Amino acid sequence: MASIKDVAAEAGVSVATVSRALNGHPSVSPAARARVLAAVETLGYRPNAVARSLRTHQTRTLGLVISDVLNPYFAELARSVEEEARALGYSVIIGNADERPDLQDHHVATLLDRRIDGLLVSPTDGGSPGMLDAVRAGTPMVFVDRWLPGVDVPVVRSDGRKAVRDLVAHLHALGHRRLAIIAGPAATTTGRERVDAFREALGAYGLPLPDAYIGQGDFQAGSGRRVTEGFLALPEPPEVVFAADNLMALGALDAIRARGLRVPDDIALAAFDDIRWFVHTDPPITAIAQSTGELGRAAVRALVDRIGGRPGESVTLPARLVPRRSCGEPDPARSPSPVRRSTP
Amino acid sequence: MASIKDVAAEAGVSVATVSRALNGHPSVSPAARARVLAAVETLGYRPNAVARSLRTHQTRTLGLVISDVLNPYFAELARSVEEEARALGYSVIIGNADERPDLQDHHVATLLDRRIDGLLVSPTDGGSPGMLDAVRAGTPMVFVDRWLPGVDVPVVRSDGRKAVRDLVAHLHALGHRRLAIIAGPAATTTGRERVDAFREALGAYGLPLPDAYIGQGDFQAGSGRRVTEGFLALPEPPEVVFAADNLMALGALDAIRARGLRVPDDIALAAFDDIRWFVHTDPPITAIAQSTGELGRAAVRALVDRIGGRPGESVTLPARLVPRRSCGEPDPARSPSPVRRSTP
DNA sequence: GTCCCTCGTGTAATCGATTACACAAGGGAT
DNA sequence: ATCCCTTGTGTAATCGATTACACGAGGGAC
Repeated sequence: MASIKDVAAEAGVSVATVSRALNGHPSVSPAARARVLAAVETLGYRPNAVARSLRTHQTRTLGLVISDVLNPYFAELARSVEEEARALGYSVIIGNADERPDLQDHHVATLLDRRIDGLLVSPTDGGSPGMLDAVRAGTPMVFVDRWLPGVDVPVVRSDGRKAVRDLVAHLHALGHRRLAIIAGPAATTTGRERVDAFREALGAYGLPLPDAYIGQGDFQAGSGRRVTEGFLALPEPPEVVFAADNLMALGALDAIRARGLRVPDDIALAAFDDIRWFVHTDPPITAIAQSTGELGRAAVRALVDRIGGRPGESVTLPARLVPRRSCGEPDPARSPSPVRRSTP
Repeated sequence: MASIKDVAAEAGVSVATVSRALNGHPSVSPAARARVLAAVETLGYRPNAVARSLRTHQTRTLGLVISDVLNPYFAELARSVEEEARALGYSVIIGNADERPDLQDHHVATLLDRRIDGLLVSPTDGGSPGMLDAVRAGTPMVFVDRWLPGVDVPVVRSDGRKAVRDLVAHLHALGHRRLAIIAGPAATTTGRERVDAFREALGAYGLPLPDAYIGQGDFQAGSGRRVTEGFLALPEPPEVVFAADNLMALGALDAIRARGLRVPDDIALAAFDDIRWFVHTDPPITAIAQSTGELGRAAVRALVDRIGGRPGESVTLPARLVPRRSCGEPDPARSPSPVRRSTP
């Protein structure tokens, strides 16, 4: 593979001139520039990003550590992050932590070893050692979706509080009184917050949230199934199951179906995070939708600000309720065409 | 950030000794090794992968260029690729080409600039210039899922021919005679092959595949919707729609629903690529499942072989039919419990 | 003509690692 | 005692770029 020296030889100039010509430095004569460009063309030269990074101390690369690419929510997040990063001249390296703190640390360490310019993290857990080291070391960082309380890093996330209140209002209006939740890991902010918001919203209607109606999940389908089986085995099973993410809702659906029960007649179901398939499940599933794309883009902008030495602002976007049939027939007077309404 | 020089100073040895100690070189005295390790510990030193790569000419990084992370099939592929690569000591950088040749070229170029050790590609299109250059330049490469005919690169893929025959047999047994397909882009091998396999299987039953029953899609949901709308507007609409990937099946479902029709009573639906949601759609969707995880792992192994100078073998894995209710009730004698049967 | 400034270019240091080569010390064989 | 070999270590070259600094040529002001 041709190096800058080869180009210099081919063009009959020094490597400095080649570098200057290629980087748009002003003081290069048109003649020299032309010869460099011609040499680049004939040799098919492409600058070695590794060498450049070593010298300039920047890689123009961002790291993104998420907890599960198989979760459509994170896949969409990853996609929008890459898109915005590309627009700003950065590449993105994705690390999939699989909700495992050790894997998260592995990816953070690997990314740091590669001297990425900045790190976007959706922390899996209360804060793995490697991540905290990275913060302490001053790596430009932004939390996205989830965050670590007490750590001084900008946070870009959705606030589902309002949407959860809307959901509970919706459920209450449909006559449901015994509501249960499949929570995410308590160590994650989204895991805790969604439970808190749910409890708070229930409180506004004078409804309790007994411990038996709080199932501990891990954002994976398997846990949704197990927790739901537990709910269904209760002497007084809940009338509604609210899954804190879409994969646990999938697991809940598995469990309900295995029991031979029907949604929403026997039990209602709702989920945090909307995905396109929810329109076509049996029945269509009521969900709380985040502006995932905007989240990813805002996170990248905040991170690039930090990298550039600017403060990098935290952003909180609203989430919204998308009612469908999984909680019971919506009031026909207010939504004459549920089909229409549930299509984003 | 501490460099190898700092470690050398702290340990009172030369940089060479530090490097040797850290790389397990035999001739380092236990005393020196201990002091180096201690210095590494106190300074929190981590080797700079950029510098190491420049010197050693290897990055221990693989590139993976896929056409759409939002497609659960590719998300799963990406995940298994990363997993196997990690097990072999490699990192993976994913490039999302979004079915766009220009984006594919952008990612190939960026990855090459970063001097990745090898490239895994699921080519979007008949062969974008940058990709062919990469092949010509001798970059270790392996095609996964899709490939470019006539290009001398190992291919790791599924062969759906047998499964498609099974599907057509299944459809025929259910009494369907007018079968249509939503094809993928003709420039992709999977796009062409699935149509060919379908046509061939139909031929075995003496069924035609008229042009009007071949809709041109692009593996995205939108195209599935448009093509299906076209099918439904035909004077004699098909009895079955077979979507060449899961996203186009989603679009087809959208279109069918918008028309107020029902699956499978009014029209049957099947898809290539199985995803977990297909169990819970209304109705559950008959699909052809690939061993996606095994595909990704085999591809990484082949690529690492190539990088190591070994040949790197092509692999073809079988796909299998997973019948569900979207094509009509399966024969109750043979599958008394469709619920059971459709759960993988 | 002299001085000085600008412009274009080249030389060489530098980034942080790896590694060929040189070399000193110590031990065993003779 | 001498020679040689092994072992451990250091010096310095190297990877491929960027960039500070030096320098020569040319032009304008006086």
